[in-house]
Amino acid sequence: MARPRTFDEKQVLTAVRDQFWDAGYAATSLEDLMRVSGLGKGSLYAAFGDKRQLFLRALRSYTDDSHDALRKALSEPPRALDALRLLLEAPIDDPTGTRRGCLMANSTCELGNADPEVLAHAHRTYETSTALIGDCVARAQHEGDLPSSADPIALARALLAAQQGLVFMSRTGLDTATLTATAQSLAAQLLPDRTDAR
Amino acid sequence: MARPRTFDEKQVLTAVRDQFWDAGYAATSLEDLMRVSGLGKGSLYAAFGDKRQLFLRALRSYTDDSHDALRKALSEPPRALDALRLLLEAPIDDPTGTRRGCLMANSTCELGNADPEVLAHAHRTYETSTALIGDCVARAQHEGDLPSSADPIALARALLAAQQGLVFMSRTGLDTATLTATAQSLAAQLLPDRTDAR
DNA sequence: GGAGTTCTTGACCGTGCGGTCCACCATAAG
DNA sequence: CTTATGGTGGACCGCACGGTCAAGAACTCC
Repeated sequence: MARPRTFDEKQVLTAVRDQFWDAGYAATSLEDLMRVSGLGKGSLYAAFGDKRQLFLRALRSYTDDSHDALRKALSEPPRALDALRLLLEAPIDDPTGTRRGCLMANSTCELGNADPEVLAHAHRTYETSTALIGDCVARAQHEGDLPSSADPIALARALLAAQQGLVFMSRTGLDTATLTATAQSLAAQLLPDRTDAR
Repeated sequence: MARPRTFDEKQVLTAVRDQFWDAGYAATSLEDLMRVSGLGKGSLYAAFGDKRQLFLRALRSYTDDSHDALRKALSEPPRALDALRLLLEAPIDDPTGTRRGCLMANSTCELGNADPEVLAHAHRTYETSTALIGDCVARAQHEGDLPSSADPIALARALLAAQQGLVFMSRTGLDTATLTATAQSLAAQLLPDRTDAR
């Protein structure tokens, strides 16, 4: 019926997301977005609306992906306790290359005061993360690796806070060795040793 | 000899710092800075240089004040262990009004990738904070409230990471009760109970 | 009071921004 | 092939931004 799109929406969102991730929202210009997406302004605006809407789309796609990755990371290890340990050490590996932190966290810092929608999305995101981690904690309890007396959600929040703090310290340029040591120190104190070594 | 200044440099820096704190660097315009400082562009530029330099001045004044406050908060309680506990619960009180987080953290998130000077300053700041907290940990060990086997600096880093994480979760709009519970949970696991109740 | 010096005010400038719009193009249906 | 439809690219717009500058005001010293 009409001319089909020549771009893949997902690919564009990924490229745009990386750009926002590297430079932040305000410091990313439409020209930057055109460059990384390979699209003209018209196409960009027709497909996504204005800059802010495009940003929100990229942000949502980021948090969706992050939650998928989190689900996978938490369910893969045979023992849930190991998954939780890995959660704390994950920020150090920095799979995305340079130390750009967490896009959701960066965005909350930059726009949290000004954009209620970003704030609300951050809140929802962290609630979801808490729930996912809480499930894993419950699993670890069920496996006998964590005392079943503790509230899974409460421990999940403590772990999430610790992890966010680590991501943050990583951004300031702390060397990997110190970061690793801190992560292990936190893990040792928040996650007791296995009660039984199988 | 010449016309004296009609403004107090410290007051201007405070006003400007609050503006940057509320809106972030990029989202603060020169007009905003003129409004909150009550100065014209010329005066602002003559006194501080361009926007970025003014920002860096405000940021430095913020971290200096923060460290003074930290020093005071850590030395005031008669028992060092109580001071460390308070450190974790401090983010919840939010003395500065709305939940705008930590200016240094916000700035690192917004400009860390783009401005090496901001990053370097963040690094220095966190090293200083770590040292201050480390001293307090050592004091708590000396007072017999913490096992002297642990490395003070390592524990200080863990505490700092936990605290940053809490500040962060507070920004996302987590309710005070949950936040308090998380802080106490973290404190309980990172800081063991007093060995002797005096 | 005059001279010299610094501070202040606000008009002014060039630039790059986000956003709009339209002429052109590729495709599918008839 | 024609026509209708939606996609594309870039010219274009108004604006607000960061930054400059010059003229006047306020002060001290002689």
